[in-house]
Amino acid sequence: MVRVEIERLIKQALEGLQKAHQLENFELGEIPLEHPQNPEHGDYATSVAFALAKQLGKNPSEAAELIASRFTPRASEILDEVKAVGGFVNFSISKKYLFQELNAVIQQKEQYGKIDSLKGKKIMVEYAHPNTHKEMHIGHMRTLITGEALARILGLCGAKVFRANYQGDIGPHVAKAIWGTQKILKERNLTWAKAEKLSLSDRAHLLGEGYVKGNREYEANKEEIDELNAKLYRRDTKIMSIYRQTREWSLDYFSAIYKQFGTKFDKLYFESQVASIGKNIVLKNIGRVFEKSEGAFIFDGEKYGLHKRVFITQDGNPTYEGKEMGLAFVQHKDFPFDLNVHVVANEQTGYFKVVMKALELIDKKFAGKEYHLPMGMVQLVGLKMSSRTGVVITVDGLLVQVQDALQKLITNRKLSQKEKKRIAEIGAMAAVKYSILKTDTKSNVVFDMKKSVSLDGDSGPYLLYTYARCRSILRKARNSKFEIRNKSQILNSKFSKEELDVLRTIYKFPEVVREAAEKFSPSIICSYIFDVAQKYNLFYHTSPVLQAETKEQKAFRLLLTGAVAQLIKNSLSLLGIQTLERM
RNA sequence: GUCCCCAUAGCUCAACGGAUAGAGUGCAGCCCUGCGGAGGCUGAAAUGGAGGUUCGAUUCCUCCUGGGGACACCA
Repeated sequence: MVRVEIERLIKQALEGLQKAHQLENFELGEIPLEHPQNPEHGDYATSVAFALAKQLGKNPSEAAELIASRFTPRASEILDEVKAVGGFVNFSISKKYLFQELNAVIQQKEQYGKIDSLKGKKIMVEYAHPNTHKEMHIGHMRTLITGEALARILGLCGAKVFRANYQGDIGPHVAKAIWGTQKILKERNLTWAKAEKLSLSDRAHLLGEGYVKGNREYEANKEEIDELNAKLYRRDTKIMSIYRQTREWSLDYFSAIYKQFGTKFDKLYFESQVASIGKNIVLKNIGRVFEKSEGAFIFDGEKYGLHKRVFITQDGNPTYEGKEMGLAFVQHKDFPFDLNVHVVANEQTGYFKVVMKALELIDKKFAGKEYHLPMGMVQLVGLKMSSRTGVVITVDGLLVQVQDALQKLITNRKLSQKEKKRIAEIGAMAAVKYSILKTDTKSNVVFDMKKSVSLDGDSGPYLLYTYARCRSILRKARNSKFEIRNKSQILNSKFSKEELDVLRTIYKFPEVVREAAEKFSPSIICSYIFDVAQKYNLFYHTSPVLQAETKEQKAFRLLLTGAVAQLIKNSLSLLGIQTLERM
């Protein structure tokens, strides 16, 4: 990785400086190393001189000069030039090295597993968590998309990843849904058996409607619904067959969606499976971690600057908090993780703080190993998406709309219906996933229906288009040989600004992936790959590839095209987005 | 009321404490009879307010203002 090499060289130079000047109080902290905004300032720049100026007894400019003078660019094949400018030390990477990195990208030689903080680490990524008997809404979709991207990025960087999904299949929402659905069936002169014959998505949406009804009419029918809930918890045989049946409707429906989104979970966890385990753990730790209060069992987080939460209700049922205690142990037994990343909405931040504190007090092995990655909300015209309010855009409903919009754009293409369908499906997924992932995880995403359908600018389809354009050129060039016969001739030729801009972007890929992994931030990959595509398109418009002036030039431009195509494919694949050869 | 998060062009987003705060979209003007026009170029346009720390603050600290969220038997 270029960054690592440069860091090493700077460290060497500074140590040399320290010896030469016999500096006593010479402290080397983290070396700041950035990509200058202005490309004229080189590929990397460091501002160490500002920090070291005092210790060197010089002003920053002089200090930078001194540091720069310690470099002998020729000693390494990486650097072309090291220059001190206004206190900064700027580094330009040699064309030869850029070229080498380009080949590494094409051949996928880079070892991402070098990241010490991740190599061999067991990381559980827990995401999606829709609740059965309810709709899967856009908020769930965001965690599904983000969690999957994260799992892929961490996996590439050497972590051992376990994909987990924790789903609420027991609790008041289930009682409400079953109660409400029963009412709806009666209204429509249907039975459970007849409903079974509906399509998968109709069954799932029927339940979703039932939940909304049950929730809306809860206050008026409190006793009835609460009784149903109690029956569910004690696994009353009268209700169990309907419970199992409806639970399966949801789960089948969810797994179809997971498949559509390209996610395969290593294990599905259910609240019903951890409820009694969690309850027992809480009961075992009364006095030590939990206490009784007003008939319920609570954890008093106020002792730790948090707040109090109920873990077991007065009725004796474990709450979400109580169940989480069971979940943690079950998960750890399945996969003794070094880190468990819960990809969950940021409104749960307070909840997780309390739960993690309680867990840590129960068993030290969880200390520092449970992590909540807070997700911003997905908003639609300023409304919080909630299945409680009934204002729901379902995941499959959204996808259909985006697919239709894409379908319209390609009606005039000379492609088979089958291919058009495939383009609409992959394109819609790219549009949705990219628009979700490009925003930083903790920020809210405004999912504007019209804009999500728009295909201009910083979008998934733009990237797919750029990829297809590259592939088209490469297909046409296949007959003409373009392997580099005379490498030195290419290196000695003068690159255009546009060519160089592409070349000077490609080498960053490994460090971008590393940063995305370390920060749990797929959006870093989004902005990088958009930058690559933009630079390539600029190059494309100024530099003919197939009609290049010389053989060497054509070979080089084809190489750039191939590298960009590979890079887009690899990046999108990390985001869980498939590419298209033509669209 | 207590605690947490957020505040950057009209809008949606970038910017490890560093150089002239970048993109997309929208707007104004233009280019492309080219390997794929789902493209490209030019322009106008922004750090909510007041202090502080620092050689240097969009970034860190304090206060204010304005949004969002959490705070006992939901998940």
